[in-house]
Amino acid sequence: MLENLPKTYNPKDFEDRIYKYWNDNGHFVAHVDENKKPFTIMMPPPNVTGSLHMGHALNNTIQDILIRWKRMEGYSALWLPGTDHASISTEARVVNKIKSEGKTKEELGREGFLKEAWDWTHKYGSTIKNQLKKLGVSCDWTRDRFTLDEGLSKAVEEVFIRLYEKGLIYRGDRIINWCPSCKTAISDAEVEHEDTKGNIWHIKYPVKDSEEYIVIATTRPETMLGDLAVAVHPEDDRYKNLIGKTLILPLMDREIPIIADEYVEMEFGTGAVKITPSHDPNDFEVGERHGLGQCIIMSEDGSINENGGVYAGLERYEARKKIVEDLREKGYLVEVKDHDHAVGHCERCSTVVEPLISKQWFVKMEPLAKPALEAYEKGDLNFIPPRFGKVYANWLENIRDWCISRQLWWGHRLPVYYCNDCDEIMVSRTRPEKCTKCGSSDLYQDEDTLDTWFSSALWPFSTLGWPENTEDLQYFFPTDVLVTGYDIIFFWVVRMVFSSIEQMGEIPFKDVFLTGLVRDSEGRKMSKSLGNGIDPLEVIDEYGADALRFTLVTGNTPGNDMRFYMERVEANRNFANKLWNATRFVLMNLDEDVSKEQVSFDNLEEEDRWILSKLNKTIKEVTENLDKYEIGLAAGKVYDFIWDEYCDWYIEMVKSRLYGEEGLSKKTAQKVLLYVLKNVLKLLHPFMPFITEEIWQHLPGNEEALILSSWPVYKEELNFQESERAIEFIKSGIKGIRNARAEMNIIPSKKSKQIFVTADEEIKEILNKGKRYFLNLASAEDIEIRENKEGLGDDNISVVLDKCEAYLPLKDLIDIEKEIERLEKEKEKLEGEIKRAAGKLSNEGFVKKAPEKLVLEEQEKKKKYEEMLEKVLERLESLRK
RNA sequence: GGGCGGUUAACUCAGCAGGUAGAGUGUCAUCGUGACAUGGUGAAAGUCGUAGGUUCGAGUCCUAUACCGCCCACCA
Repeated sequence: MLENLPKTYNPKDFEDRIYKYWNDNGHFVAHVDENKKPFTIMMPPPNVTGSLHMGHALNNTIQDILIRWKRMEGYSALWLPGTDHASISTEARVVNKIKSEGKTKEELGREGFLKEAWDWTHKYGSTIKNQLKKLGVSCDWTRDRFTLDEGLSKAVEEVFIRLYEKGLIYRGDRIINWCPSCKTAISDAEVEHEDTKGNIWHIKYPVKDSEEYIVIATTRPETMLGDLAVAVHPEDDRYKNLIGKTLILPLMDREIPIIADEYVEMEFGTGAVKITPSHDPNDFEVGERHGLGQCIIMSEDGSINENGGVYAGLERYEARKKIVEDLREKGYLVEVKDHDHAVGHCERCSTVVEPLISKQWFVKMEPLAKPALEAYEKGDLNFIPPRFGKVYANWLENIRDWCISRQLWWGHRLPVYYCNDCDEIMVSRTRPEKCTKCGSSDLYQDEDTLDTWFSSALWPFSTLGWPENTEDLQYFFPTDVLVTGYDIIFFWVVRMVFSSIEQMGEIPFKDVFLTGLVRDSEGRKMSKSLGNGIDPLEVIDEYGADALRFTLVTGNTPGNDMRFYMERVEANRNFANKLWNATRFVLMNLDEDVSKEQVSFDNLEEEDRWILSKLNKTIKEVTENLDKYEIGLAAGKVYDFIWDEYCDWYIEMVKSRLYGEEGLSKKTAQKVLLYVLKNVLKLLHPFMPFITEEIWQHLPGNEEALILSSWPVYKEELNFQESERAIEFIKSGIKGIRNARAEMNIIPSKKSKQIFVTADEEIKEILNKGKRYFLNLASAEDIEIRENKEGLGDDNISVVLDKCEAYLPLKDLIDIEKEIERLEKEKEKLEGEIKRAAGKLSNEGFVKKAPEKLVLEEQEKKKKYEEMLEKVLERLESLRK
């Protein structure tokens, strides 16, 4: 057995092998099982052509922890993986690829381009999945889904049609955000506003047939080419007399009216606003109110179109420059001021977006948002941490219609057909033979595809087979928890909730666990452009997946960003090594027969009861923490138990029995050692699945895989309060002695006789039982217990404990001066404690109002410290004589 | 213009039912002992951003305030 475990933990030796073992044996596969309760998590699908970054590593680790834990708790646990076609970003990559080959999208045509895109998808589509496997994700690969799969595409089509038929999807001319680089419309959520230092230009618009003029202010002077009016506030005395008159639009020589509209803020700028209905959402509304019509002056690449007069063909910023120059030259430019404002950028490519009017498809949001909001307000939808609920609600309260059509080819094509003869619109599951209105067979399908998020919004049920009423859907839906980053609440979480309510009649998950961002060690966002990203795979390669996983979930709270430090990964790798070697120790000292027998809890010694009791408590607390999604706390408790209690104390305490003579005590020690180790492996397994499984397989008596074993439960019969008290007393005694010796610079190999002086019967018994602990752990060569200290000379170290005093006669090694110094320090410390306790107790309010238990505790402490101080003083006195 | 988070040991962070402040790393001292030097043992190190308040008692609750950061928002 032993020869199978190398001396040093080396994760590379087994991580891949263990993963294959689980996967090949179908341990990740979830089954519809009416005898079990389902527990379901849908993996947020990463981009199909993406690669693993720390954000993925973090949220997939969390999901894996939850799913492994629930699986062990006996649930039929489904973690469904998949990938997203990521329309814009994948299309952009493919465009780049073919560009490097000297081709364009248009040249290839739709079909040719899609073939390229599929090739690309097939080439890179498995990359991220293989990377996830390195992390140890225990998801059910037999249920792997892709948003462009036939089934999911069918779901998309179905939802589109249902919403259309309900009047919740419509087509219309509206102001949308246009990305001139991606050449598509994007939704509001896909626009990032960035504060930018810019200018505001004040421009004169002369009144027709008059010397008068109006000065307007604008931050986008090029849009003046499309101006169709100038608006002032109806109550504005400065301009009242001009309302209804006509202006001559500079440079264009177009006549435009002066209109009155309450939208105008009198105080801002000059109080007069140019109205460009085709290129500004507010102006659009004003235009509608006043019947101004439209004048589009920009083409899809962001250049000025044929409506822009002499500026036609100029790129938008070129045009701006030229227009400002011309205005200045012709005396229309009044002044240019600095002006900071938020400029919208395309979330994908960072190009400044242009608001412009366009015929697009929209989802009417109000009716869908309402129940989604109610679900939260009723408390059915729970956010971790809760503060994000407000973010969610706030977005829904101010929601606007969702532009879902994209001028892209990679994605779900709209199931919409038009008649070339009568312009009839037909929304249909299959291509209609004839126009339903005029009977013409000259039909064509809409060229556009849907927003990527339209399909991911259906993820919680489309992946389970919806619209078919599958067994999986019935059993696993709704899911239990969604784990994702707080940055996609709007894009995804909100949309899943309302889609699910609309199609399934219930919310898709009860809990939303939001992770923060993983930043670099200087707190910067990891990004490709900065080149500061840390590749999870490199970390795994160097330290192992378990160390990485542990690092990501400890010392970190939900929703808070974290900094990534390699030193922490190393520390966690060391922890794994610690466990590895503790296991080696156990195996080295295990008799063949012991492992075969059932653990019996008879014949336990004090430290056995103590460690079992501690384990029991840890099981309880860790489970409670996990129940509350306190993953970091749970992991921390397992860590502390393994290192501090099991390794540092229990193993050390038990050594004398293991090395001692054959017998019941030795056997029991082995049994408890093994029992605790097995339980600890279970507790740690969700967090560090590889090392725990690997060790588990080396332990005797384990028939099934750890991944399938049962989660430990708290057992009242293993709660040993008395033993805990006794061992804790002994621990504090050992610590006291070690401490005193270290302060006196006595090297551990120098052993001393230890004499305990106590009159307390209980302590005497504990000490008597605990002799061997002192012998082994406190450099003692012999122990004597006395009722008084008569005859004990001054050449001793005195360690004052609760109700007991330890003397270490070390003859030549004791420096009296130093011992006095040490005791003086001890004295000060005790005096401080007494003062604090006395202060509390002399506070009338405390004695009267604090819980009785606390008051009693405080009194006991005071008494204890006073007794200890008394002994220290006695000792000092005798040394000074 | 709204909303939110952070501010705790040299560094990074825990501390979620208010009751004498914790971890990892780093630092100092010490130890090649038969699980582990990816280790053991011991130590030093914090007026818990600031100012008020509630309370017998506040890192923890309330109110202000400062700095750092994030999100939302159609003032041209």
